[in-house]
Amino acid sequence: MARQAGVAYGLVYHYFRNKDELLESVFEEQWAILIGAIRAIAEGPGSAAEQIASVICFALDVFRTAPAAVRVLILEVPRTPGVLRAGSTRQTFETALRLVADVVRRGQEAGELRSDVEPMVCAASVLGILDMSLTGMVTGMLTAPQPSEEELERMKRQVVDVALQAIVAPWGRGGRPGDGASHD
Amino acid sequence: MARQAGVAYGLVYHYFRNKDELLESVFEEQWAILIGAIRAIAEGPGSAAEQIASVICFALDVFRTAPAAVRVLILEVPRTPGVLRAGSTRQTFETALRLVADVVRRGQEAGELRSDVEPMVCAASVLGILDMSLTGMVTGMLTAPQPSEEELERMKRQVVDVALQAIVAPWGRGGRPGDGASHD
Amino acid sequence: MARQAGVAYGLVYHYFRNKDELLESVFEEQWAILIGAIRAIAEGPGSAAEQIASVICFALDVFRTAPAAVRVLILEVPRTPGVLRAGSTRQTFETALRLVADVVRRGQEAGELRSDVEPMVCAASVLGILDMSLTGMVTGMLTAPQPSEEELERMKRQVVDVALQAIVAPWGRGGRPGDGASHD
Amino acid sequence: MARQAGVAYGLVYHYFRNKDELLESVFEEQWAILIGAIRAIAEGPGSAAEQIASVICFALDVFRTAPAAVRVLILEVPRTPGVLRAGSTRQTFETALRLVADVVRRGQEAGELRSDVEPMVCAASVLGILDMSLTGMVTGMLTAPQPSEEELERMKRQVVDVALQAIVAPWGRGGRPGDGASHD
DNA sequence: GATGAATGAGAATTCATTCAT
DNA sequence: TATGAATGAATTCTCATTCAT
Repeated sequence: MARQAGVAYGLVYHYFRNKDELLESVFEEQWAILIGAIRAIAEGPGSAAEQIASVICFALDVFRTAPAAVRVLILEVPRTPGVLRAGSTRQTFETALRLVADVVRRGQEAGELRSDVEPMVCAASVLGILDMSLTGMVTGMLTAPQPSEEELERMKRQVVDVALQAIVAPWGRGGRPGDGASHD
Repeated sequence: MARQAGVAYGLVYHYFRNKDELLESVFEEQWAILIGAIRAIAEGPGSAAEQIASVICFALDVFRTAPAAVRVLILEVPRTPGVLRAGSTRQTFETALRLVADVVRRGQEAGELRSDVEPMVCAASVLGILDMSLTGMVTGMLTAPQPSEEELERMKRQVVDVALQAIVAPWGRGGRPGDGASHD
Repeated sequence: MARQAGVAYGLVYHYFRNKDELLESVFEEQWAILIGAIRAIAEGPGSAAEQIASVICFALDVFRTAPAAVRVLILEVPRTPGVLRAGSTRQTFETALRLVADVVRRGQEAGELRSDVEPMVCAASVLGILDMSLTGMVTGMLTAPQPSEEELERMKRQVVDVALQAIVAPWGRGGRPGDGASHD
Repeated sequence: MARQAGVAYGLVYHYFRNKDELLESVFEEQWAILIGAIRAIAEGPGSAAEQIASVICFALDVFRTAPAAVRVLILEVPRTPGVLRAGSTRQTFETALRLVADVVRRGQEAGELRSDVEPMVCAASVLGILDMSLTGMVTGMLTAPQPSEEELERMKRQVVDVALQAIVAPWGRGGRPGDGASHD
């Protein structure tokens, strides 16, 4: 069970009603970090594109800092029966999605991001790119399982470039798409 | 158990060594469809962008045809312990990824797709967008759980647009990114 | 199941009501051979010791002729749940035991075999020696798994010698125990 | 299942990987007692014949003390698929056989036991007599299912007498076979 | 709080038996 | 007769949860 955490099985039940609650808690705790980051970034300065870039960089930085945690989050938790389907986990995920969608919406209103695609679809795309990139890194398909510093930076640049180009207005403030943000 | 399939419990063990093998088989069978489609599309006519667009349309069409199967594929199977981590399932997924990456590579060599991002990252992005879009549809976050014909067409257009713009060369053959492909 | 016999599973149920009946049938068929042999030998000529020797030789000869059948009989059938405990199988075994005991009893009355041990105990001892010797041969602990002709003859001589000496009268008709029977 | 032991089903799997391992463990634990006794007796004082007699008496005494355990050991465990064929169970049995054979060998070297039969065959005979006698007792063919004290003593004397006479030198140190040991 | 042996409901698996062909 | 896919009761095994220490 949670043997890998080095805790006694029974102790878990001091802190959580049951296993689902533990998993949900872990899931949410981790996502809370991401959500907190998104919120902070969204409320901070910078264009929408810059904010999106920051969110992606933040997530990849977490992978650099705590690859094991991300591995669990990407490969284990969402693949536990029932986690995505119901309960607060889904709520949590939807929250993150809507926060990103809000950033997108503002970017669209500013003419910075493309308006021919709904904010929620843009947000899902950004998070999809992020999720699959992390999956690829975690499984060693995109990088070494324990990527070097440079490898991670290279990934960051590419993922940000792809995600931003996906959603910027085809003609930016007089520039070409992809020019908009100087990220990190 | 496999009761919901209307078969006798024991019958499963005529065909599969154990439950994991059954799940893997289901997973692979479904992916085989996608992989077959990608292969056929990749070997067919059209530019890389058009081919990518076709792959996305194919996947979303499958959702229109067999939403339950996609729901299982997206929500259940990959979330079964061990499925993504080891075994042929991962192999299967990697195959799909590499096939898309090959299409991307050709698009890059033709100057059609951006070359500043590795083919595998582009492929992961495309599949990430596709996966998250389907997740959003399946969970009802992006569309109604049983979306109408038009809703699906609208999604198809948006997902294709986003995915293509993510990977096309910022300056196409004299066109703006996103113009390149007239999809479906 | 009875796959190893090269028959279709279902066909078994043309011939036997159920599996227990099949097993019992196999067991009894084999034992019927032994019982038939014991009967024939017991009704034939020779002293009790000679008859016992003949029974042992017969059993070991069967092993020479059909080692696989003996292997099944020794290792498989009696080790099937319920076989020895109840049913006709036990009856069958008891029959063999009593037949040997009858031979012993006659030998005792003739003064040829020791009378200080009950016929049934003598019979159990003889069959115990026989069974364990076959077990030792079948498992390769006493002989090679596929013993040569001479190895088998050597075993026959030893097993007969031991079994006879176990039950002969310590002072035979003027001879030493173990001299009494010229076996085979 | 192991319901009859009064334990929770699952608890078994704290201690054993699976049911076979449990059965093997039970089997070995019981045999360990016999093997321990054989070892102790073999290293103790007395002639080979006396030691063999002691082993037999020990086994029959165990039946007096714990008839249920012996019943299981004789009727159930060895009749479980796979127990005698492979694994450590066979090893365990062979160990007992070899220990007895060692005692026999010493007896042969001392001129006390017959030398015309290999020690392993003698050992198999002794254990065969013992096993079949216990089988006969357990099944009620040789004694009452719950034999009285005297009945058991009578059996002990007879089984020891038969087993010893089977293997002593036909002419002892100037005595008749069967005189050699004054057992228990 | 902390621990891990104990519990047993439920899931996974086996296997004797049936049945359509 | 012969076959082996189909059935599901019985058995084996897992794992979330409890509880005595």
